[in-house]
Amino acid sequence: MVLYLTFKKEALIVSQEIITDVNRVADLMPTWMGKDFAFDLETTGISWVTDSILGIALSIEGERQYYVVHRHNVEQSDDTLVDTTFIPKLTLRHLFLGLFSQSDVKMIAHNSKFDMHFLLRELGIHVQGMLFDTLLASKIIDENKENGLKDLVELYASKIDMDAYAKYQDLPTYKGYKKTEFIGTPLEPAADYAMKDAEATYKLEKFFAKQLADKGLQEAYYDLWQPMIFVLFEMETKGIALNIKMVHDLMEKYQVIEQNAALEVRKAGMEMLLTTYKRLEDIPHLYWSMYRGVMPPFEDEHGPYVMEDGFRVPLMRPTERSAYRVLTFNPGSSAQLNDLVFKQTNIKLPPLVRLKTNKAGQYAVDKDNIETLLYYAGEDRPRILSEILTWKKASKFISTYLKRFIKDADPNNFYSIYTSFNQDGTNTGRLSSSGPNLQNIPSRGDVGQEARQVFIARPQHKLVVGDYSQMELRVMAHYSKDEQLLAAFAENKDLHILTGSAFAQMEYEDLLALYKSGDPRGKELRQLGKTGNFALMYGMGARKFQRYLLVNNGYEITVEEAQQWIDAFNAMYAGATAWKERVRTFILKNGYVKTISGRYRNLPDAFHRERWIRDTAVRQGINAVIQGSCGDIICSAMIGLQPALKALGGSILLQVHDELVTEVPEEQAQVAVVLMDTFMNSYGLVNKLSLPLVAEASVGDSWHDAKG
DNA sequence: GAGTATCGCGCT
DNA sequence: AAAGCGCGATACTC
Repeated sequence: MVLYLTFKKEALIVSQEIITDVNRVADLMPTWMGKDFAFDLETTGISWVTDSILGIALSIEGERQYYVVHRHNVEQSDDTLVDTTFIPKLTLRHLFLGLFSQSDVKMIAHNSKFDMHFLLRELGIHVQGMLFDTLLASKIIDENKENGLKDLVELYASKIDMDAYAKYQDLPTYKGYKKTEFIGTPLEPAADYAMKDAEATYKLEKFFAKQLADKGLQEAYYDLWQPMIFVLFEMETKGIALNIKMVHDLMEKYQVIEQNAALEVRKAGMEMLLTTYKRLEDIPHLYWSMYRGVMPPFEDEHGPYVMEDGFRVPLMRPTERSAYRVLTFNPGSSAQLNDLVFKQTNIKLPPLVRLKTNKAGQYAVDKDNIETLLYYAGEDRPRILSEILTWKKASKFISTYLKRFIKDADPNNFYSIYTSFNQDGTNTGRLSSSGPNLQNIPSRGDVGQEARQVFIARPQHKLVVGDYSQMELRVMAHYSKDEQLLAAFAENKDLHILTGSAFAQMEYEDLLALYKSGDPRGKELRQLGKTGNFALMYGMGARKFQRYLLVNNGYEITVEEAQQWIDAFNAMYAGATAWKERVRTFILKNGYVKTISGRYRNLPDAFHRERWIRDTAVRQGINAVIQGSCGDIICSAMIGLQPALKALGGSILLQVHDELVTEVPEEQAQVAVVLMDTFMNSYGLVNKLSLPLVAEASVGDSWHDAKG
């Protein structure tokens, strides 16, 4: 089946061809070589780990488009569909290996890393050479714009000489297929869509390349973001190994904890309902769920019921004919928990302490509020509050982490899990991680220790973990030239003690001595300083700071006192305070800031008529300079580090904003430590700073060990 | 049943 | 009225 479509669009000839025949590809291939092209893979879904290729769309110089079909549904005469393979994978590999190995042509794609995964995993083709990614370019040109391909075509239609075309969701689908399944769309519209994507991608590159030059973003794009694609691609492909036995053990342990806590909470919840409401009919609909037990249920003089964990749980029927419903208290429901926590317990809080409220105006039933209640409950603190906290912690650990690990671990690669590191996930230029997110693995407390012990080096390997210390404060010192900060870093002072001394109106040396003497007050003040550094760097307000100290440090002060502490902080770091003022003025005048790589953070809200929206924009801008520059710096280090580690037989596995987790053959561990030191502390963008950064690397068999 | 909004919580 | 994320569960809508 060969289909030619050629039509005129203004003066431009657009040609499309669906190719299902091996020989046709072989004939055309020589005409494709040596020319810039855009490519776009169509796949069964959006997971590069589990989904597979359906076809390859190409745009040769934006003029001729092809859709090379690997697999698609074919309609039979009896209207049934047959999933048909046209050009087999092995053939595709032979046909396309040369094309993707060219070093002298531009290969353009939208979110190229995604396509590269399929090309490698399914066709064994390692994309090398001059890659241009229109998603990244769009993001770097304007981080506030939508950067989906269709959004961009709509946005820039006139610039790239293309009309908007049907969105994916608007394509026709065969019966029984979801809108998200490419194979569920008839071949012609599907291929047309794919080829337009490729064509648009090709044309966008021309426009974006010029934009990058015009806006002075070439360095940021070509030297930082584009090379990062290859670094991240290798990290993602490698994955990180799990101690799967330990995951299962933890699962068992925490399931017991969760179940025990759930039972207590459910009991307390039921009791609350039955005492609050005299009649079952008055208990809100929220608490009645479908009864799925044996029929008919028990019945006594109070009505139908069921026994659960040795307790009588009532059933009811809204009408005589409707199904039984069973009274349920679900600790995972914030609405239900709210009733239990705030109607049942009667804890008096000091007037200066305010609980957090949610959007609906209700008191939130989150960890912070419950801890605050517990703190003020005095002697007879309701045991149920701590049970709720126990349940929350255990269920979070199980559902978000343990379950996911068991589901995703790859038995063919030492039970590794694969994540995606996204370069377009943030507006500041940090990376984000998804599917699963490996940047929010617990790190504190028992759960943190257990969670990170699960991440291990493969056999005969070691994990080498490098960590910048005080990265954001150091970058702040660079930008602000704050004397206190610069001196403190130069003299290797303890920043938390320094800030703590400002709060306590003490001399640095005195607090240091107190801390070193082991006096609990020294420790407490250092902890306070630590909280302060974290909270105040970007200008947390007095209210929030007060709450924050209460929750984090159990420190009870008035809003006025909180304000005094903030003033003390701002006075101590006067240079930083002045710098923030200068940035504020700049943002309100210009509506943007730049990071150390020259990347922009645009803040249109700086011109908003409402004061607090402008203030938010200013805080975001100050944050973006610091956070974004940190992001740039660690990426720059990774670009140097990655090939160096590779030469040792190692690789970078994870990046967690100021931390790199790497893996090397065990005999190379000490060499890797030196490499990490070299690249994190003195390679690339870090050299632009007026003070050194300090990153230290250490070796271990697990993520936890290597940091301990 | 699928999709969406909200809440809540893990990380730096 | 710190910033920046991703994700899971529930409640609700279509």
